[in-house]
Amino acid sequence: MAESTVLIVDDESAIRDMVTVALEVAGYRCLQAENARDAHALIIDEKPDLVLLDWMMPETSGLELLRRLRRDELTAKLPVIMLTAKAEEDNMIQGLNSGADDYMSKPFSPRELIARIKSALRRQKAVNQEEPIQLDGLLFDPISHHVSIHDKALSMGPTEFRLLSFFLSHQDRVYSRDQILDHVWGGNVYMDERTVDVHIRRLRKALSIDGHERFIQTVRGAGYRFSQKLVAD
Amino acid sequence: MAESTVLIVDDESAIRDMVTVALEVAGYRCLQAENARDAHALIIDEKPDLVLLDWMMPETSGLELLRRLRRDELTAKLPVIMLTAKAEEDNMIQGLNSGADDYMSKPFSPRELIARIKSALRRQKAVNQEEPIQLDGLLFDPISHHVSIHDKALSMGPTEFRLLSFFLSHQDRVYSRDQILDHVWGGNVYMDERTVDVHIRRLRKALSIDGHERFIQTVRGAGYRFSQKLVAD
DNA sequence: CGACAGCGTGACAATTATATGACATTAGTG
DNA sequence: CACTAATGTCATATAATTGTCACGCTGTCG
Repeated sequence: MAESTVLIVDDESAIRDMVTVALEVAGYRCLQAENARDAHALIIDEKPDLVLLDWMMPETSGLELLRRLRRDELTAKLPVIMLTAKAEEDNMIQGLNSGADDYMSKPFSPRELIARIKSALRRQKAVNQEEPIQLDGLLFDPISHHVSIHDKALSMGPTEFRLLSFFLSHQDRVYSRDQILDHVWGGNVYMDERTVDVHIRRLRKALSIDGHERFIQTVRGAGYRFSQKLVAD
Repeated sequence: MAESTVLIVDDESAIRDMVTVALEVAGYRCLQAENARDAHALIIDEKPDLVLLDWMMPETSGLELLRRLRRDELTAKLPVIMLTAKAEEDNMIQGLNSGADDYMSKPFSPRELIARIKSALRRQKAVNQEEPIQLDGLLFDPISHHVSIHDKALSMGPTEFRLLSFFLSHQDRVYSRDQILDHVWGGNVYMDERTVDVHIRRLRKALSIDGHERFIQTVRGAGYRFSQKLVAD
């Protein structure tokens, strides 16, 4: 499982560092920003999985940044946890109404912070979950993690499952091994492109019915394509 | 939509009355209790939808009552919001660890209180299970706490019982260890995910007939799934 | 027709995930 | 207070998965 990246936005470096240490121990990658402008740039650039956002900051406030994020389609669903001092608790309502996913009052315990981050990330994942997909005898259910062809259950490893999931939502289009690595293995992985071949092979095998394979076509020199149609190319 | 009932537990009548007024204005039905014993009785008797629980009370403390509620399957899922004085804030962590859904520091604004109650009730919206469940030889009675397979009574601990209860109302769906922790151990719990494995094991054992296990499938890299069907995965 | 690059295939060892049994601690019970 | 059951964590055992490789096949192009 790829580690998640968390962006910490706070004008006090002591807070940033404290949180960074706690999160890194817990296995998260951390980014820091000390104002809303830097934060926004980092969000666009580094695409963190979650943002910890301080309420009170010089210049643009955390609330204002939150509103901007929510207005932009690309960042509308980015999980944001607001950090507030005790005295500002009244404002939390406003924060939650503006689209924060959660909030925490300072001071907070690292354990609680981790728990909330986990929880927020998980909810986010759930949002991206899809409906069962059915095509040409193939049934793919991301909820139950069930894959079957003509009611016959198929068995495959987690990577093949993700690969199939990717293909199903990107049909009829050729993807290079690089692109597939990016999408299925997530982010910047240093890995042999040929590994994709092997997993394609495994997926093909898993999807095959009595030795007859379908769905995945090789496009020589370019990559692979998933297609319902039996294309003679 | 039927109005929700909120039980307010606090030894100071001034607080109880203030909160009662605020909640009734907002359209909630209110019950009051001035100590843990009365509160417990009211919870059993009136089955409120949510409890506002003061931390510091004479005799049994709010925390102790909370723990008792969480231990009993019947009240394990009842939303509880802890009320604490500012000076006790350190204890909140402990409160959250014991299964409170949220907490509020006195003095609090009615607005915020309403918002949190709404939020907690919304989260709760899930299951309120009363009917016995029967499937494929397995009989699960949430009222008598009886579980049997083909009329043969099974024995399991409270945690396994809750786990089974959760699975029965969430069949054919994969849940991560984290999610299972949240649902079965109650919200804000910080515990080793592997504990789930152990309890899965215990439940499997309890549900097994002459060494043959069913119902619970492992989904590698994802979590566990409860399914009536015997799926070759 | 070579020669070569791209791809398929099976095997394999390292890695990772899960299962299991044991144990110390704590909660429940009378 | 003593006793029993239940719980959570570990250490270890087992199993599945993963990435890489070597080798063989196939189409391509001069």
